[in-house]
Amino acid sequence: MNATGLKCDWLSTPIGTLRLQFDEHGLHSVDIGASRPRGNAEHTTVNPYRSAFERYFDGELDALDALPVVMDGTTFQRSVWQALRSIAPGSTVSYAQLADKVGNPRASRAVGSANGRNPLPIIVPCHRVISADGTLGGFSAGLKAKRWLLQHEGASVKLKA
Amino acid sequence: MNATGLKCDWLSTPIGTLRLQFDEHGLHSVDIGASRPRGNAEHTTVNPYRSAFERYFDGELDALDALPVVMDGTTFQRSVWQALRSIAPGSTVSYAQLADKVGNPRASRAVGSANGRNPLPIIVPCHRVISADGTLGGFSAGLKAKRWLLQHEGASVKLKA
DNA sequence: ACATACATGTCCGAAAACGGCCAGACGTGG
DNA sequence: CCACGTCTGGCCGTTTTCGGACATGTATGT
Repeated sequence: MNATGLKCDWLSTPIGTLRLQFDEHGLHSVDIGASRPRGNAEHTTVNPYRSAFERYFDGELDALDALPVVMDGTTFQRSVWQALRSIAPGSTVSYAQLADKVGNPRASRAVGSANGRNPLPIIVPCHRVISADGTLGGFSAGLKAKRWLLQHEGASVKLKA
Repeated sequence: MNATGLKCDWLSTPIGTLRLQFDEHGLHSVDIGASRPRGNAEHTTVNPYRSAFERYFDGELDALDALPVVMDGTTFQRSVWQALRSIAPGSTVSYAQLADKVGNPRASRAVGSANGRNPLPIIVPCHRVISADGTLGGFSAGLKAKRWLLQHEGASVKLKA
């Protein structure tokens, strides 16, 4: 428990330490590369989120699909994040295609912004969105992690850039 | 019929299989060494092009002269291809001579490029253009075919190279 | 309201790379 | 001296590549 009224848990993964924040309604945020507080080698609470992530990193790519989540954001952001969850592991779409999908064909750049604010990376798979020319685009937790995730899911990744 | 809106026909010759593409305006392309689609041993449509080629390979060297053709290319390319059709069977010119002919005396190298893009080989006789020193130069469908055509037309071919 | 910042995409012009070449300059071996 | 080969620099149209300018929709901050 902390000042935000949310419970926390931490988890080590191939792309860094993950911090999960949640309450009784669902998962609120996933932070990649967060630092675990000293003297917290063990997880503090029992919860379905940690194990789901463990299974995902173990190769069960759809283990995160059914988790209850709480998406706090503007209307546009929620529509983007919503649309993101319908992209299957192993496939990718461009920012423009995603803009189409939410009915705002020219908002590709805005989609990028919304992606950057995604509070639930991996669960809301913003890493499956890449540039129209096949390059990676961006990722809040660093491109190295984005590349790792895509390869973990079996997507073909352009070499250069 | 296919996606391009052009009709096709195929033809076996001493230099490989030829694919002809044409529409009501005339012949658009001749591809040497193209592969015939399976189960297409017989020609599918009646047309003047196939028979003209048969006569050419049979020894009637001017059988292709009167065929209607459609030449799609840049201004320069069309002027080169046009000039090519006035070279008689059995004779050869150099790339430089052809450059002269289109009024661009130093464009011999560009003439080579234009030759390489010729969509109607044999009909537009780019094979009658050879290097200034008598060597063969190049040919999109391979030098072997170029040599064969020249000999078939009774031109003297330098041995080496 | 307005200005600004973005995990973009498209277009357009300039610059460089690329050929189915050629003539002239050298070097070599007869 | 001649008859080769090889190398070099220049030639020209086309294609490809690259970089900058611009349009674009949200969100955030004043």
